[in-house]
Amino acid sequence: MSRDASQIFAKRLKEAREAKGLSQAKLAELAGFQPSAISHFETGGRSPSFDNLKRLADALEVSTDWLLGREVTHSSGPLFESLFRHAENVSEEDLGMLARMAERLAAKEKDKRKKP
Amino acid sequence: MSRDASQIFAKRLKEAREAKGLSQAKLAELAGFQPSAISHFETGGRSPSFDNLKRLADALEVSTDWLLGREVTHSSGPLFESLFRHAENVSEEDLGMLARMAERLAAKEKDKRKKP
DNA sequence: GGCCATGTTGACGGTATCGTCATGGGCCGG
DNA sequence: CCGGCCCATGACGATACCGTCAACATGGCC
Repeated sequence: MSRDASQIFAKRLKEAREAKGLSQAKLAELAGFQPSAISHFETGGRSPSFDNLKRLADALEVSTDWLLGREVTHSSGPLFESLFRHAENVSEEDLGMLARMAERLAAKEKDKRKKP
Repeated sequence: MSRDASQIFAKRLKEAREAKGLSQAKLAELAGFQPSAISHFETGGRSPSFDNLKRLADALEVSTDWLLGREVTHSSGPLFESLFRHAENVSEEDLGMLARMAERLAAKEKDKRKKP
């Protein structure tokens, strides 16, 4: 049926885990799994269901929509997801600081692309 | 364990379905289910897994995060908008830096709220 | 070489969801 | 009253995931 759907999930799971610098064992411990379970997920052998999907998303701090390969409003990726999630919990002052920093970094990147 | 987790899902599913003016039968047809399956979901008898969760979210045009009861109140505001508009144009490296910084700031904020 | 962390794979019984179908109750319009 | 929706509920075998454990391949690193 939708065997490729779980393939997308497998890819994203691995991507999100590595973005946080976690081993499968660490993630397993964090989310309450057996290490092998994570491997099964990432190799497409199993598809998580309900509770486990939520536990994984919670532990990795990504959206379930992104894990499932659904289109998300903004740009996506584990880093973006992480930024998105945490930025909701900072003070107004710090949020402004983050925004200005992002602006500077974006300008720097634009410059670099112009003359490499 | 997570009997209440599926209760939240049941609530949200019904809410989303009624918001679109669909009967259980219509939604079933739309998403490729048996009508009884929808009823089982909404009464908490069953929890959907992977494929079915995605099919439901697609048919109802809602996020899986919301269906699962994950608090993803899409924050907004000019600073937030600015942050994400620029964050789309920074390098992967800088994005990671921003994400980690947001994480630190969020943690700091959480700490401050605990003992003012 | 040996050691340890990491990841893959395959098995096992237990359990939940799967699709399908049948039944029964409530409610409304004809 | 009765046919038509709507929904809830319960069964059935089939399938899939669950947790657990064991075995094995890697790839550093001493």
